[in-house]
Amino acid sequence: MSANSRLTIAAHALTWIGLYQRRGHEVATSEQIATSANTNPVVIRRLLGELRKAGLADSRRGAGAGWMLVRDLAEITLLDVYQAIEPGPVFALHPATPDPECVVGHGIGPAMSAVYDKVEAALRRELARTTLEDVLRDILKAA
Amino acid sequence: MSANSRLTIAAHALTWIGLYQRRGHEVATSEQIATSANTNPVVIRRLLGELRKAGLADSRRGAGAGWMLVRDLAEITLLDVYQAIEPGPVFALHPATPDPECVVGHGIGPAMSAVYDKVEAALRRELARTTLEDVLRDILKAA
DNA sequence: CCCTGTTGTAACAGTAATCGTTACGATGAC
DNA sequence: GTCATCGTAACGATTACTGTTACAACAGGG
Repeated sequence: MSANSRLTIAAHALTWIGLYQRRGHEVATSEQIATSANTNPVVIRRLLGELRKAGLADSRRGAGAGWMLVRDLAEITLLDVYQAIEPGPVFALHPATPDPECVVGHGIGPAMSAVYDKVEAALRRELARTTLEDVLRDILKAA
Repeated sequence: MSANSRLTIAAHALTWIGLYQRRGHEVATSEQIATSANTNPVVIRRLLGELRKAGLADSRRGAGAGWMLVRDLAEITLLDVYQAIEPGPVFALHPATPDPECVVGHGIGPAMSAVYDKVEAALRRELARTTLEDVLRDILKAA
């Protein structure tokens, strides 16, 4: 599977805005963020648009436009970001319904679903343990 | 992301073989398993081929050919199956290297990697808690 | 020795998601 | 009115998964 970097880029964008604002600027442009993340401004705008819907970021239009945080970095967990970009489930059941006449075919869906739910819960629990403030601290410590 | 059902199908195949063998048969054919999983025999053979490399299954060729388990269902965890089919990482870093001149661009890779490692570890820990015997028990209990 | 059923594997099409890119209208401070 | 930026549609390239067809390799039974 071509692993997806959406969470990485989204965290990058928010962290960048947070640091930029702490240095006294009001808003950050998608152009600036894209330069730091080495991607295209549209990719940043698309992602920040989803983060805005989730209440994590906001934007101003017109001249002097750009992006800002709604909450402080310390109050945004990676789980918040993960849920904002609504990734599909990590695992899927059968593409086509298995044979219901077969014991295994009939019962394996619910059985695997229960496991997958627990796995996703563990994944979310782990993402919730890190805030963007933690990420920024790591970044500045390494610099 | 188009979630992938490889783990589901692999677990289905192994569980099916396990139950079939307990009922007194020596080997199961990819055709039989494919019928239960409602997919194509080649899909099953491809997956079982990977599971054989990992030492979880084996096959016989020629007439009276088919697939069998190498270990008992109770000694195969979903983590074993997961690792056997070698899924790519759940999360990826930036597709293109971020700007190393930027503090955030320079430090965010290692910071996110550390988090992703912990998340994957949690995911694996959770998968390791369930054996195919557990899955089969759930299936038979629901029937 | 031939027949037969099954595995092993290559090859290809269809689907879907991500990523990058171009293009252009909408907005709002100056 | 100008201009920088957002908002968003549209397209192509890439990648992975899934299903399918095709066929050679194999090995047991007659």
